[in-house]
Amino acid sequence: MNNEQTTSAPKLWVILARTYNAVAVYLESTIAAEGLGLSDFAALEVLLHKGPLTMSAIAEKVLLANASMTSAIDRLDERGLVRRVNSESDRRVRIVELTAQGRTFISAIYERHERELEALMGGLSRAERNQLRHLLKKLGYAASVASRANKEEHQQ
Amino acid sequence: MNNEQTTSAPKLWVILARTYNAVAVYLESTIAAEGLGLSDFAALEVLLHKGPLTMSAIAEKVLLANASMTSAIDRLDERGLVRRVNSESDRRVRIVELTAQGRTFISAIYERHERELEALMGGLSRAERNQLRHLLKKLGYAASVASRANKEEHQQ
DNA sequence: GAATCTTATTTCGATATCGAACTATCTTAT
DNA sequence: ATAAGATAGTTCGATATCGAAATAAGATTC
Repeated sequence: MNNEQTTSAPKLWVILARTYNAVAVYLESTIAAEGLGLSDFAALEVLLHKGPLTMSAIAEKVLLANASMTSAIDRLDERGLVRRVNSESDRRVRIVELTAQGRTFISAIYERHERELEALMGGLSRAERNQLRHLLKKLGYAASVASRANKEEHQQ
Repeated sequence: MNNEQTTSAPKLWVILARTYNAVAVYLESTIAAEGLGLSDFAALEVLLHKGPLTMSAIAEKVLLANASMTSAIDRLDERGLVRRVNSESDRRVRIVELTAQGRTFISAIYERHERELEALMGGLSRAERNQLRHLLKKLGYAASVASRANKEEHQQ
């Protein structure tokens, strides 16, 4: 790697976008056959690993607006993969959980997904992965700070 | 940074997605006031820096399907920011170029965009940016290779 | 040089997503 | 206790995007 040259911020943003896109396109292609999009897959995945969650909690984890979450869970509900249960303690809240069928379904797909993703990143050493994680988090943190600042400035 | 722990591939993918999303949301918020989305902005930007291009060439650069590019250029055309010119040498081709108004418009916005992006990445040293670029490219390359393999496998 | 294949762009229909408005419920302050 | 405000979820209308089909023109093959 040549550490002499300088990478401009716009260039780095373009590379980030292209890389994200390349991985997303690949992952989409691997689950498209199951009739799943990346968002629906992510919702199932979070339910598998975190257990039953409220609509808002899922939406926050998978980076979707609440309105979009309603549609997503509707889709999964119609396929019998998840179920909405009314909360006992708070009647506004609907808790979403996997059905038995949904659990079997996502478990199998996720296992394969994990293997494919590990294969994809097989070229990155442990140190490289940690580096990449560290740098991405740093950048992501800066962006969310900047977003908040921008939002407050504009809405008041 | 702790290089002892291992970063799993799924975890790294989630971080990549969140970082991409955080930066995208921020950048969107900075150009939303101009009535531009990120794709339309990207199309104008590429025309500013690469000069007039065909529909397909723009679509490829900004990672949009051709069909989406038609809509995007329609929007920009209606606002008087770009113009379609029929190619002399190939009558299938329509070359898109900035109008004078479009050039003034995107020049000003891009300059600001560049400053904001540099500020956003101000926390990354030159070495860190180069590292990040290197690692992202490596990952992106692996993903596009995997995508191609997957595509060929599935379509035949 | 006619038929076939490829390429560039647009049209069309479907869909995922969003923000804003709305409803229902819970919480807080007085 | 009541009013005011906050929160959870949904509905609604708008929009960006896509893949597939359509159209038109070039390129290739025989």
